Amino acid sequence: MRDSANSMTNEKLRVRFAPSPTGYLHVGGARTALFNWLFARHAGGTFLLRIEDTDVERNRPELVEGILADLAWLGITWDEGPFFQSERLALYREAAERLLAGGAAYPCFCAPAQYAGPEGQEESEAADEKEAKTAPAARQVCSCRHLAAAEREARLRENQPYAIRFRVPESGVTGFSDDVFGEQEVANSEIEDFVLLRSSGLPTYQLSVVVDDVAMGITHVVRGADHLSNTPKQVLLYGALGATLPVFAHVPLILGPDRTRLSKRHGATSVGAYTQEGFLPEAFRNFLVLLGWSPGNDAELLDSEEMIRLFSFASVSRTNAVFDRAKLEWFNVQYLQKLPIDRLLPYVEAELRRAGLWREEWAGAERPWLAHVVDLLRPRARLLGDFPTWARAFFSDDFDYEEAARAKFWNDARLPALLEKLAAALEAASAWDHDSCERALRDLGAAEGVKAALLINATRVAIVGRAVAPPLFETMVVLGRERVVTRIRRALPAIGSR
RNA sequence: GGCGCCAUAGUGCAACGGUUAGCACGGCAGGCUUUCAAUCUGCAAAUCCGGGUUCGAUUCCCGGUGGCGCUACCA
Repeated sequence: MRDSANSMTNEKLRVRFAPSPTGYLHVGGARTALFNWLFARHAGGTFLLRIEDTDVERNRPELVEGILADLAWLGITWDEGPFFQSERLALYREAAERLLAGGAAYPCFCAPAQYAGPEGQEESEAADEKEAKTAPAARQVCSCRHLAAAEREARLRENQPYAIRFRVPESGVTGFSDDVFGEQEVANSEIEDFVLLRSSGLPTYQLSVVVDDVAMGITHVVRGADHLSNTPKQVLLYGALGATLPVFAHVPLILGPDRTRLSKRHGATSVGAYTQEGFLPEAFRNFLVLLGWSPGNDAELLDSEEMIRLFSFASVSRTNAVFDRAKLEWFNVQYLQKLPIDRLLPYVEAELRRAGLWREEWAGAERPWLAHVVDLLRPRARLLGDFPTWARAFFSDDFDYEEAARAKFWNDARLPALLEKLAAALEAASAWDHDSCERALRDLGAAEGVKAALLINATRVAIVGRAVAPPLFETMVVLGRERVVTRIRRALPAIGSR
């Protein structure tokens, strides 16, 4: 039953991605959005966006724009929305009141429990054991559930603040169908009477998510597996609201290298951090889609058309995946090498501008030169950020000599004298192209009785500052005679001082 | 603690009762080269443990162990 509603066009199929603006778009959220999008596009359904901003305390409206931008960066487009739950509060309130009136919910006058927070759970072992002995019942039944009608009315009349809790059946089981995890079932006795509407009048997630999914006609709820355990509560709500149950598809979580939930401790966890670092969106998307899904064979490099064509929840894994930065970089290299130069150039331009290295002539007359240089550099580039950093010497005369490169290639005492002669030879060369540069250098090597590699490697460090760089003679041509000669002479003191 | 979910090399995925358990990243070792973070070749590396079912289990069932999730008037 894990393949329901895929493979055929279904205009009634509706899915949504519903981030909450309490932070930046997380890589886990990005993958959930991606799966939603692929599923919708595959089936010809509708994909909509909903901002779940009902937590006034933690909500940060200014983050919404960034989330939308990150989704767009990934190539994820939505058909409807974004809708904001903060603009739909009346709806949730009505639903809660309706459930209250019908007896499916009841007012709870208890004070809100104080949430300990994640750190509060990491208590000492002694405290842990102590708690184990006096472990509370699986289900804490609030006494408000059994309040006599008269007392309830009295408290209401006194305007005592209250939250609205759902009255969970005391017996029976609640089940639902999940396209990834299969049929799920849990005893109602395991579900506590959860809050629908806070005493502040704002809805909890459990309420707003169901009310909106019903109102928006969501047919497939695709979200992280961290919601799996809470789904029975929502199933109960669908029933109480008289709504048709959607199909669920919970996708496994993305973990850090230590197999704990991905968090700030693991370094970059937001999509924005990867755009900043210079990853290509198609590479990031390709990496992401393979975390928990596979096309069914060993293919790994997939463009979005292939992903859409092949995607299905039947082939989504139930196992949490570890985010592997090294493999992400490998994907980036793959895409970086294949990207048409016309598409690569704007990215490089943005990087250079950001680094303050951009020169306007590269937008005009020297555009071909820039294209040539970028093509020369790209076989060794891993990230877009490599252009202004690792390849800085190609765009600026202001660069330094990498220490490892100096140690490796500037350790021959004859070098200063040799390079001085090389500079002179290059200055006197009849032409300035690959072959004449090579001839000047090799002839010098032969005349002086040293291997060409000694001169080549030392010169490379002198003119670009790095041990790893494009082939020397092409580099010389691109930089130009004057610059090359100047840089060689400028490096002489530094070489001699080693 | 309770409940739920999951379990193939270090990592991501294949193998959906029968393969010498496959691919990729990473690692290691070589080749090539003018440097290598390019490229080519090779190598090491896995079915969590224990019971079943079966002619045959990575695959199905049960138990254990481990990991993760939920257990908020967060989402």
